[in-house]
Amino acid sequence: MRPKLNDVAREAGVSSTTVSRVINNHGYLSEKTKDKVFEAMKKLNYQPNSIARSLHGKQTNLIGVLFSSVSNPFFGELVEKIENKFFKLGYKTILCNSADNKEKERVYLNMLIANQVDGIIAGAHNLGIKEYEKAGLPIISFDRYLSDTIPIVSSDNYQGAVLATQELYQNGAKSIYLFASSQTPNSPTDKRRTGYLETMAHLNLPAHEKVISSSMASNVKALLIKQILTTESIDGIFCTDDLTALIVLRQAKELGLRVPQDLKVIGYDGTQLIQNYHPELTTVAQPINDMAELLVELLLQRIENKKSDLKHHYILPVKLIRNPSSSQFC
Amino acid sequence: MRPKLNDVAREAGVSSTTVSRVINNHGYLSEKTKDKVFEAMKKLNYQPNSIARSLHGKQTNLIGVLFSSVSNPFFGELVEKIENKFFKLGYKTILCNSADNKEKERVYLNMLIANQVDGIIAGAHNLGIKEYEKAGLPIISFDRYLSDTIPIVSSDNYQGAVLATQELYQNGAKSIYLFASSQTPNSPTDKRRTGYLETMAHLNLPAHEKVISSSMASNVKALLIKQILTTESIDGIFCTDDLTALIVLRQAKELGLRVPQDLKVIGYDGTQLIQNYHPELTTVAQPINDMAELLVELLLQRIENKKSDLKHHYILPVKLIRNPSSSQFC
DNA sequence: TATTTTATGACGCACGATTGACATATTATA
DNA sequence: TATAATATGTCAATCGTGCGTCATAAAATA
Repeated sequence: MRPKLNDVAREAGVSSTTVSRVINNHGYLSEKTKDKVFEAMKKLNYQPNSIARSLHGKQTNLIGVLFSSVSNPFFGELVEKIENKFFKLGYKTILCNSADNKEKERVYLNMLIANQVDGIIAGAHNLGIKEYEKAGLPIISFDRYLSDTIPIVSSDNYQGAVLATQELYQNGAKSIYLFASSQTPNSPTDKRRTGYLETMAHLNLPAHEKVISSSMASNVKALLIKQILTTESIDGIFCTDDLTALIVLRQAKELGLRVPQDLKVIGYDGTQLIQNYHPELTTVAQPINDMAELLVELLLQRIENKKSDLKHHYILPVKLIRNPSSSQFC
Repeated sequence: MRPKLNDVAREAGVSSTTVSRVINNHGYLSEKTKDKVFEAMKKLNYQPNSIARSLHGKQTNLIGVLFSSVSNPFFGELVEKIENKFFKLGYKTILCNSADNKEKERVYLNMLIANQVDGIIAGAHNLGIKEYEKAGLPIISFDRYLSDTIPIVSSDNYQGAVLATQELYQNGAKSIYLFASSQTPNSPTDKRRTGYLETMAHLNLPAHEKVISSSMASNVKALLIKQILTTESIDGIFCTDDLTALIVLRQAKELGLRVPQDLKVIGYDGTQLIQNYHPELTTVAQPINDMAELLVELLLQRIENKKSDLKHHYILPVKLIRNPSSSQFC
C-alpha cells in the first residue's frame, strides 16, 4: 500500500494537519517540523495522491490533447511541443488520437470530461460544434472553427498559399496545380486553396485542383499522382502538405521529369523532420513552436479566468523555406 | 457546475442509490427506472466523475506512457498504437516525453505515481533501476533492461543486425561499417552492434564502428557522415536507425557515390513513414504493431494480477524490407 | 395465504487530502 | 509582565461516488 498523509504524520511525529500544512505551505510552520516532515516523506517515498487532491480542490492539472494522429510528423511535433510546455507549467497531458473517427472523438471527449480535465486542446475536428460546447470546458481549437466562443490558433494558411504560388510563378512555372489533401470547407486546407485560387486569378493563370485525399494509402496516392503527371501538362505543383510533396518528387523522378527544370514542387508544413531530412524540398513552414506556445498560453488564460476575452482567431505568420543549395527547387 | 449523481437522481425522481445502481448495473433494477435514469443523465449531460470513482475504487484507468520523444517517427507510431489499444480497453494514456532528460523523467515518474496510474509503459530509460522499482507499480519496459522483475518487450535487435549485415555482404559489400546512434551498453543499439560485430567476425571481415550520436543536430550529423564517406573506404553501411540512413543516402548522392553500386546502405526501424515515403531504403523493420500489442497485453496482465509470472524478456522477430524495385539498394 | 423474489429508498462509511474553526502552547516583542 | 506573533494539535466537514446494511413494498411464486 502506498503511504498516505497519515503515515507521514506518524513517521514524523506530528499531526496530519501539520503534514498537510507543510505540503501546501499553509499557515505557520517552523523549520524544524518542516524538515521532519520532508524527511519522513522522503523516507516513506510519499507522493500526495493527486486524485484525492483534485476531488477536494478544483483543478486536476490534466489537459486533454485531441489530435487525429501523432504518427503524422506534423502533429507529432506539435503535440510534443504542447506536452512539453504544459509539463513545465505543472500540467499533465492526456493524449487522444481520434484517427479521424467521429465516434472515437466523441468517446474521447466524454472521457476527458469524466476525468475532469482542466481544459482541452482540440486538433481533431469531426464532431459538431455542439458536442464541444456542451463540454462546458475551456477549449482552444487548432486550425478549425468550432464555435464563436472557442478561440482558434492557426498559421496563416491563406498567406502561406499565396507565398507558395507566387514562388512557383516567380521561378518560371505557368501551369501551376494545387494538390490538396482534402476538400472540407472550414478546414485549413481550404484556406490554402483559397490563397492558391486567388493568387492564380491575380496572375491571370488558370487554376487546376486535384484532391489527393489524406485517407488514401500512400501507394495509391503515388499511383494517382503518377497518372496526373503523365496525363496533364504541369510545371508547378503546390502541395498542401509535405508528405504528398515527397511523393510527387519521387514520381517525377521515376518519370524522368527534372526538378526543378521541368517541374517545380512546393510543400506545406515544414516540420523539423522535413527540414532535417528533406532540405531539398521547398516548403511553407508553419511556426510549430509558436503555435504550441500560443495554444498553451491561451488555454491557461481560459482556465485561470473563464471570462477572459480572447480574440477569436489568432493567425501566426508562416515562413517560406527555400532549398538552401542555390535558389532552386529540389 | 457539472451535474452530479444527486442532480440526476432528482431529475429522474429516484434516489441517488438507484442512480448509482443503474450506472454500475448493480442489484435489482426495473427497465422503467433504468430508462428514467438514462434519460435524466442524457438530459443533464451527466458524466460520472471518474476522479471520485477512482478515489473510491482502486483503478484510475490511467496509464503512463513514457518515451523520449513522439516527434521521432518510430516512437510516434509506437505510441499511437499503444494509445489506441489502451483506448479500446477503456484506459486513458498520459503521454510523457522525457526528451532524454534524466530530471524530467524523474519528475514525470513521480507525477505518474501521484496520479495513481494503474501502470506504466517505460520507453525512456535514463533513470536508475531503483527509481522505477520504488514506484511499486506494474511496469513494462520497452527495449531496455530495468530490473529483474520488470519484463522487457523488444524486437530481435541482434538478429536484425545479423540480417542487415548479411544482406550487405550478400550484395557484394566487403568494407561494411556500422553507424550506431549511441554507445550505451544495455541499449538496443548495443545489441545491434553485437549482431554486426559477430556477423563480421563470422565473415572474416574487419569491423568498423562509427558513432553518429542521436543527440547531434542533423546538419552536424550530415557533416560528420560526409567526412567519413570521403576519408574512409566504404562500400556498405549498416545504420542503426533509418533517419541516419537517409542522411547517408543524401551525402552519398552529393559526393557522387552511386547507390547501390558504390555504396550499399541499410537502415533500421522500418516505420510506416519510411516504408511509405522512402521505399527505396532497405531496412530492418521492427514489428511496431506487435510490440505495442504485447506491451499493452503484458501490462494489463500485471495490473489485473500482480503476481502473474511473465517471462522477463519478450523478443519479437524483425523483418528485412528490401527495396521493392529489383533486389537493389536504393 | 405464506413465502420468496424483485425493486427501491434511506443512511452512513470509505476513499485521501484540504481547510477552517478552535484550542493551546511556546516564543518574541512591547 | 502583558500582549502579540508563531507554532502545533484536535475535530469535523467537504469533494463525488460506490457499496454494504436495513427497511419496505410490490409482484411473483409456492
